[in-house]
Amino acid sequence: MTDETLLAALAKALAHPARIRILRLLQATPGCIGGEIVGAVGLAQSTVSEHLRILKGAGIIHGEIDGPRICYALNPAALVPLTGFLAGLIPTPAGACCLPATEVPA
Amino acid sequence: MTDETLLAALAKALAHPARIRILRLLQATPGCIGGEIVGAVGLAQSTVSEHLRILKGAGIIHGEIDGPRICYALNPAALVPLTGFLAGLIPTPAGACCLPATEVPA
DNA sequence: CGCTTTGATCGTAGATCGACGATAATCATT
DNA sequence: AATGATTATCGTCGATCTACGATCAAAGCG
Repeated sequence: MTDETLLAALAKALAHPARIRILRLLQATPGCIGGEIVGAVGLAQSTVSEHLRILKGAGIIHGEIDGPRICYALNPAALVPLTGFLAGLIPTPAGACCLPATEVPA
Repeated sequence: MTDETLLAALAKALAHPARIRILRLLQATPGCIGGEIVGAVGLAQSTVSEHLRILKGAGIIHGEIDGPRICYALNPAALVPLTGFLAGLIPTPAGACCLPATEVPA
């Protein structure tokens, strides 16, 4: 897997509104969530499971078995290469260090 | 276009190794380049033109007509929403401000 | 052991993507 | 006007994506 292929694979995993929404849900939820994701994105259970599989395959999320349900959580470290690549493309505006984030973690 | 759709569209525009490569080429090239991109990515001219069209459609690059050729250049501002979203997902490691970039612009 | 709940997997259908060759369009030059 | 160079567009093919219902697998409970 070349570097460009890795970055493209990460981007592809993000390249769907439902997956963006899922990531936002996971970010906004303190603990772990399972089936609530299905109701929140408004798609069929099998479709949501597929989106979760794609995110899992890219390493962006991971799920642990927690009794009968599964505990999904973000794995932000997987996104570091892509974020770094993008940050490298954007010239920081004269002395500024951080990019303007659309949402700041609490 | 919802916010999630915008982020997904930006990610989709990046979701191909050839397009990552093209962005790196544009970043590494001081001025404008046109047909050299075709040789650099190793795909057919029509295929490269299609990738350029996708990047243009997402607003990530723009091309100006410069005589018989076209001058392509990065438009990093278009990537700010996606970069901000990703930066918001990654918890900055205790006081650190900047993310570790995979490549730093010269 | 049966039953329920939860999530993954299968099979399918339509849409989109990615690549190419061929062709058209645009501009500078002759 | 004709030519050559450069880029865009068209048509097509195979591959992949997305979504769904149906079904299967695993874990807890009575």
